[in-house]
Amino acid sequence: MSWTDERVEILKKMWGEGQSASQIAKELGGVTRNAVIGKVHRLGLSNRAGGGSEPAAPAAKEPKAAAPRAEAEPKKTAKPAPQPAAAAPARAEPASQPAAQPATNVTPLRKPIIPAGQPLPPQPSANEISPEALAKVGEVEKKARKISLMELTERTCKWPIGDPATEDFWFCGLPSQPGKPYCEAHVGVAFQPMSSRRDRKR
DNA sequence: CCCTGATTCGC
DNA sequence: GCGAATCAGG
Repeated sequence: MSWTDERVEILKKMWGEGQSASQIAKELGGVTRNAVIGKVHRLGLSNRAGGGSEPAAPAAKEPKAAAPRAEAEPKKTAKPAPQPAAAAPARAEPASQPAAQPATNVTPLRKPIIPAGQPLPPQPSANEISPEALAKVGEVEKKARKISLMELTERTCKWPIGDPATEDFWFCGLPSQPGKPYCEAHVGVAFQPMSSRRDRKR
């Protein structure tokens, strides 16, 4: 892969948004985060300097490892947020239905959360979760790392626990299953086989 | 351990 | 110019 205009543009955009190099790399594909960082530096936007005015560096008389860069730069770990990949099936009791897809609404809605015209078709009946799975989840939540949104990565379980509208909200944070957004226990309740219901009626 | 960006240096 | 290896942190 080469740095085409398009790719560079994406790079700039994402970097500008505060995305991490690794994320950008994944987005672009075909490159590693090192490549991204290297490019970022070559483009001269290593540091997200707002103003362009870049005072010339003072002539350092250090023949060796001088400090051409502003080192005393207080690293700004500016990270807006990973990706709202997970939202919050609001819940308080150790027993509820997370639905197969945690929507993307961390919106601190008021009270009357009326799923007005929210299209929720792909959601047969997220109910009927095996008691075992639920019990498992109950235990897991005690062991949860209770990580914050900021700490979510692609390898941490993104299962939301608690009420997003209060302080009692965190994410499971246990190691997630490869390719899955949740840890084993939560994958268990999140992805139902779609036939846990012995539909005798009808 | 996971992750972050920064720098170096052979290609 | 490129990016893997390495470094230096959190």
